[in-house]
Amino acid sequence: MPTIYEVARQAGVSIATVSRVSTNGALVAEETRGRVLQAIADLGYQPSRLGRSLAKGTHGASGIVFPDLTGPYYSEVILGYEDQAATAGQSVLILGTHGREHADDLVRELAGRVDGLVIMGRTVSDEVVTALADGGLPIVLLARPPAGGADTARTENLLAAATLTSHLIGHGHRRLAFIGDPDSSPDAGERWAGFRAALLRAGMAAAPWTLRSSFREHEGYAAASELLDGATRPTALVCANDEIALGTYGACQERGLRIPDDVAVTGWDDIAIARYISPTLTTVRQPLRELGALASRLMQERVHGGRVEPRHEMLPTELMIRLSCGCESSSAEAPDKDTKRPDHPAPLGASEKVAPRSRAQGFEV
Amino acid sequence: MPTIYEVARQAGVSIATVSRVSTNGALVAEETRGRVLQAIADLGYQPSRLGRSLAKGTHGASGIVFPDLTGPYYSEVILGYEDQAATAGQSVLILGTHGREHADDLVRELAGRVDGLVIMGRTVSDEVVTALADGGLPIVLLARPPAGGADTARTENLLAAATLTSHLIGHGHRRLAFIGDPDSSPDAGERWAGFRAALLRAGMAAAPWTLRSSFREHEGYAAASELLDGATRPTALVCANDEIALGTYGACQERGLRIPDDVAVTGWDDIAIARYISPTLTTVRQPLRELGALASRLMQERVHGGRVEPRHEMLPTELMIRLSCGCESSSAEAPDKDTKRPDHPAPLGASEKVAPRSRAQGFEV
DNA sequence: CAGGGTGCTGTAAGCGCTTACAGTAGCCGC
DNA sequence: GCGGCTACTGTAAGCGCTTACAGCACCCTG
Repeated sequence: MPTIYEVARQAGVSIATVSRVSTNGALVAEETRGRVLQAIADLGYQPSRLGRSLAKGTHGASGIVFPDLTGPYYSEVILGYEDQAATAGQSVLILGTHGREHADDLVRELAGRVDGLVIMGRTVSDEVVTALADGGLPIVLLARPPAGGADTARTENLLAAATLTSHLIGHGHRRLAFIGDPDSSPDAGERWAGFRAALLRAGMAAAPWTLRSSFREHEGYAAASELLDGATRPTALVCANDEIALGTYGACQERGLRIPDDVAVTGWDDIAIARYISPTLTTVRQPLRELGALASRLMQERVHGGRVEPRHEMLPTELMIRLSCGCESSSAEAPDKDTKRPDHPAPLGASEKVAPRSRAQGFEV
Repeated sequence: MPTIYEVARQAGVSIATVSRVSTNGALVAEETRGRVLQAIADLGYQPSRLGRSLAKGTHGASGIVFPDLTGPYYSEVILGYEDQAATAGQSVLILGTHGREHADDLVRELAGRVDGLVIMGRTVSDEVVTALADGGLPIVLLARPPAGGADTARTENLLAAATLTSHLIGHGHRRLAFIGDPDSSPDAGERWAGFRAALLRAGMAAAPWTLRSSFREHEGYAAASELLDGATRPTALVCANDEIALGTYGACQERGLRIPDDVAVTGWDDIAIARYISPTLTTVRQPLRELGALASRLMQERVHGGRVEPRHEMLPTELMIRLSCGCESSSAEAPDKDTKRPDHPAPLGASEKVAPRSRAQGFEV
């Protein structure tokens, strides 16, 4: 790799002039510029990021931290983020914590390589987040409550959950169960809160039929099994995400229970499988790529726009009404025509946008 | 962010000593070391990667280039890569080319930030690959034929495709069609070659019933539609990947054709949906995480091991025999118990490992 | 007691760039 | 003919670190 010195020698100028040319910056005589450009081309010179970054004190890169890349959730968000960042000329570093114990150290190390950090969920301790933010590093938190003056970006949960639950009540269900762990994440907590709010509004109690479950399929299966074998079987299962819902499908199948006739099921996330499984799964779609892109824009605002005061953004979600809730939509699921985003096809069947921050329906939480 | 100078002042030593302590390197008196450590802790000093990298001439990071993160394929490989790299203390930069025209420039830019590059598929021109490799940058190619002295890592296609095709012939099929574009990628080309080899071996011709299709569902749908409406309908569709197979499901459903009774279908990749769709999809699983991890190991060998001569690795694939090929396995798909890798459950139903480089079955290509 | 280790620490030269500042030349107006 | 522009280019000081080399005690050996 040739350095700026070789180019300077080759073109018969000083390194300052080469720098000026290669950064398209200050004024350089047309003739000199030509000579330098020629030398750069001849030598195949490419400025070293390291030298440049060191001199300018900026990395031109940001990092994104996620617990695991499993499932469409994280990869979609990362894709949206990467795309937006690349468009803005920024590089992206990724770090999966994978439940490692020294995740905080890895994040701190990563922090030294970037101009800003996006952190998804509860992968990093509040302590580290606050410390980094205090150190002046721009931070965007995804699906996580505000901390240390960082920006946050999330999707609407509460109202969507309430609307979904009301929808089930509208189908005549009176014994509804929630499967998920409200404490595991803010998202799950808000879905649970929305679920409860809808029940309370309809004069019902939720607790007796609610069971904890992680976001994993097999835990959803276990929870559903317990519920379905109980004395008073719930007739509708509101699951904290699609994978849990998938688990309940298995549990229902084992017991010869038909969905949605014997028990209605709903999920959350609208993973690809939701459209293919039988019956198709009523769920809530989150705009994951948009969430990633939003995070990138928030980051840019801080890194290049100089914004300091934190922003907290919320993106709307969308109810995807399919068959598992009891709706009778015989519309066959057509193959996906959207070549650019196979995981985000146009809504099939009925769908309902749920805007954030709207309390129009009067749910109290 | 405090620098090494502040720490040195605080501890009353020179920056060289601080450096020695913070790199755990050379000999430093126990007492001095303690004082420096204390100063580091007091100031919350974290060595600048930039300075360190500039001085050492190494980045401590590698990059991975992919066309798009859509679908489980790329995200799984990236996850495997990231995990392995993080374990080795390396950072990972990602770059999606998204069909951008100036992808080559982005890659060149990325190349300036890393010690090595992993490139998936045909995202980057051979020209750039060769140029970078010639420049001394370690490169690992994934699912792509060798170029410019770079390492390659891929999964077994040919034999698996031949075995799969033979399996269908064993079910009595005589009119088999291949849906996919052999020219779009080496993977697809090899699957096509294996398909043809199996047919030739059984004394059949393939061409009449073969139709081109990208890896997208809607193109698979279109191709299948055309085939199924043709004069001589094929009875078995060998699809280049699962998404194409999903498209054929839609086409069959529209025409009232039952799978596998009227037409058998197979896919490739074993995406999550394959186990949930009805009938469950017979397909071929690629060890995607392992592929990513392998790429990382190859990279390490070059970056730290100093290896120079290229290596070309191939990972075995696994036939996942389910119902869509005509097998009668009534084993219900149990929910996934593997909490760590939901997308890589233990094989369900029959499965057959296909080892690379084995020509034991005598397929000639 | 001189000479030569040994053990530790400091000095300073980079690594490749950006950029403030200082020149230098040519040109204008008076 | 000279001061003062303007337009350009060079000098050099960093950015934060690593590391070869030098220096300095101190101790040991002969």
